[in-house]
Amino acid sequence: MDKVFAYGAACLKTPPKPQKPAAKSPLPTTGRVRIQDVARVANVSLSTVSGVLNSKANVRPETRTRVLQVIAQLGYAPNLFASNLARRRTSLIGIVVSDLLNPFFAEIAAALDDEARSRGFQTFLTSTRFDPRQQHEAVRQMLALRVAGVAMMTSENDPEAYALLEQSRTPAVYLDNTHLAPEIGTVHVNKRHGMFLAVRHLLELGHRSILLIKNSQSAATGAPMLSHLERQLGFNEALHAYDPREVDVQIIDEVGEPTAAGLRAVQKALGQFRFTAVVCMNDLVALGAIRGLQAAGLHIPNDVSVVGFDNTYLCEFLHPPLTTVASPRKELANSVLNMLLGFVEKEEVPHEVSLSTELRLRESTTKPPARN
Amino acid sequence: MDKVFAYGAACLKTPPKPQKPAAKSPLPTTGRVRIQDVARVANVSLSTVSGVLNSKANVRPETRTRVLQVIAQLGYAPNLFASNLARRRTSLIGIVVSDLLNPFFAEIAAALDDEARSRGFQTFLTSTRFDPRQQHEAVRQMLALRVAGVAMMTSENDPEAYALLEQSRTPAVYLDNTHLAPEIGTVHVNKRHGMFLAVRHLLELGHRSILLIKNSQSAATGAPMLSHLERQLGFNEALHAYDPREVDVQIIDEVGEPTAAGLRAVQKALGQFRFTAVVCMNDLVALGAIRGLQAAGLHIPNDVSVVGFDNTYLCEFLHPPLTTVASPRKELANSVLNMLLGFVEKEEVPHEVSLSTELRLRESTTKPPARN
DNA sequence: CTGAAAGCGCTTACAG
DNA sequence: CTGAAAGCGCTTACAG
Repeated sequence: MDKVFAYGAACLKTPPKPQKPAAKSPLPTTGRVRIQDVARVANVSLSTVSGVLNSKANVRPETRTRVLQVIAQLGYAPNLFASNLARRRTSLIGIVVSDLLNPFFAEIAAALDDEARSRGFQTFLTSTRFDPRQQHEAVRQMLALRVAGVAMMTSENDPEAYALLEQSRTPAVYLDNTHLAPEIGTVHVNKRHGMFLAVRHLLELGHRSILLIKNSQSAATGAPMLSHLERQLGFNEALHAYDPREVDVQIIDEVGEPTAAGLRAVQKALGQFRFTAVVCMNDLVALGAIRGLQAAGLHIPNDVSVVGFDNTYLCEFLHPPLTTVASPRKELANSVLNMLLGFVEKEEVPHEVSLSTELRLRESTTKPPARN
Repeated sequence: MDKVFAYGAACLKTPPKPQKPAAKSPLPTTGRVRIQDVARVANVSLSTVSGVLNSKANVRPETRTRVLQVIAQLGYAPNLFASNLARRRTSLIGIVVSDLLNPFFAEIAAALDDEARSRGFQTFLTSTRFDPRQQHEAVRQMLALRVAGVAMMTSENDPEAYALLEQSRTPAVYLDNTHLAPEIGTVHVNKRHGMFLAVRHLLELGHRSILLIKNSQSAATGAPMLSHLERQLGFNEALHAYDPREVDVQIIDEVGEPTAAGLRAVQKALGQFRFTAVVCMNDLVALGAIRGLQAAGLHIPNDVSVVGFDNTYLCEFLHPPLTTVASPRKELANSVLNMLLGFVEKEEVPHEVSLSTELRLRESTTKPPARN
């Protein structure tokens, strides 16, 4: 299969002459070599070339070799548009993420890309920047490309995009979605529990004044993102064990670019209330928060403990290394692709998979400073 | 154009019946609605529908409106494979970067994506992970998709990939490449000068023991990356003004993932030699280096000054904020697309553009500590 | 302003 | 094991 696409540096012995004399061809042809040229030079029929191209078993080895040689000689590359059109299906997997600049999404995209390629699919990556309209747009584009399936790895969620996928019966796997359809499934990362663990950890350390920094994306769209809701639930859950009068929780929601948001949130909070621990919606927010705290002369973790979320590659390189909630990236990519390809191949696969999270302790959390 | 693709929630009044009776159609058709269905329901011809789809001027407004309605009603999305095949060209721009996890590349990809979309092109993003073979593979895929052009934003450089592009006469723009062809250009970021500025800055501060941390990607491929060479040149150039006996330069080249490489390099260096300043090949390497220094109990910048390269979004959030060399991301994306689309539209555009860099001073550099 | 027809470059039954 | 033919779903001269 590999050899098939090889382009030879070798020169054309018989240059493929334009098949149709200009007389009957008003439009310029692509000028690229076609399967027909290969067939002619190799002295076989179209279907034979197609056969070797698609590794059908029914081509004589010697013929096969000859065809392969000609392909290399002419530098032939099959036109995917023509072949996909004729096949009535593609081997494209669309990947849509919310934000390529966030390592969390970049890592997921990279892992999915790897997985998909290793299974013989090509991928098509798009980012929405948390904008539901862009998600909608992305799905439109993918449907127009007739992708075999789409991995919708976003935290925002556009109902119209969903409707498009459902209506066209395009296999899709969402990250944390509650709606399911015959060809639409979801991989769920238990963020609730992760957040629960993080907050319980802080409470057990003795923290009683906690700042929660959220990072909603644009005030525009109505419903808060599911993943945020979940984290909020986990947060609340951890508090249940305590007398509400005993622990003081402040919440700041900063819209926009996550690092900048984390920084702003801390700056606001420092002027307004006391806190000994900061819980951030994701690692990037934590990065900004840490910067804000350190710029204000505070020491982490001695003055303030900080926890992030996602366990991106940044965490272990921060100063101090960041305690965070780890979601299983590899496993996630794997589950998503299994499910997606299951739908594509019309196998029986579960429409819902749940993955657990865990708390990764590093050096950004410790006991609160002694009150004075 | 936007309205054209709108999928209606509205139900089909006249469901599009399969056009061909099963008798003559051995293969299952896609089951999706085709332009023909739209034409039939709207009571116009194919070319009329095609006309409104492609905003040709020659359709009566009322007809246009009716067709648009039907399109929405049926949830019709044109098959890009068919249309691209018929058109003999695509409006796809391939973007290939070395590493999506590196914010430098992620930012370039995002900027290019924005630009391309705003000019009516779709994009196709792939990452090579610095592997020339993957670059080759990426180009193959893009050629098979008959992309209009490719933005080759990589630091590695595969000659075969280049040959493929040249041979197929596919417009391409490289990041820092020395080879040019009729449809292949390059946008050059003056890294040499940037590095020169950074090192001169350190020398002027009084540093005389400098550690340079490189991050070659895999020992495998022969020639060092051009961008590394350039930086090395700038580094040397800054030293010219000084007596070689006066300044002590150590170079460590760590292969692999950049942050981890930076960390390892520092760990090795700390055991072996004295240095008061560290110059890193990129910001991610600097992130790792800073971590290594801080973990060893050193204070930045009082004990050691650190400079990065690229001015990624991380820089201002590190502790301390990182002095780095800024390359103009927006401008770069803009230049690349101008040149690329120039090639695509067969306009007269320069094949080479040079962009300057500048030193962005932050808090990670200061005078060396007093000797004792 | 609209319709019928050819063609883009493949794949895939089907008949040899 | 191979060849001729139809068809995928569009676009685009061309003739009305």
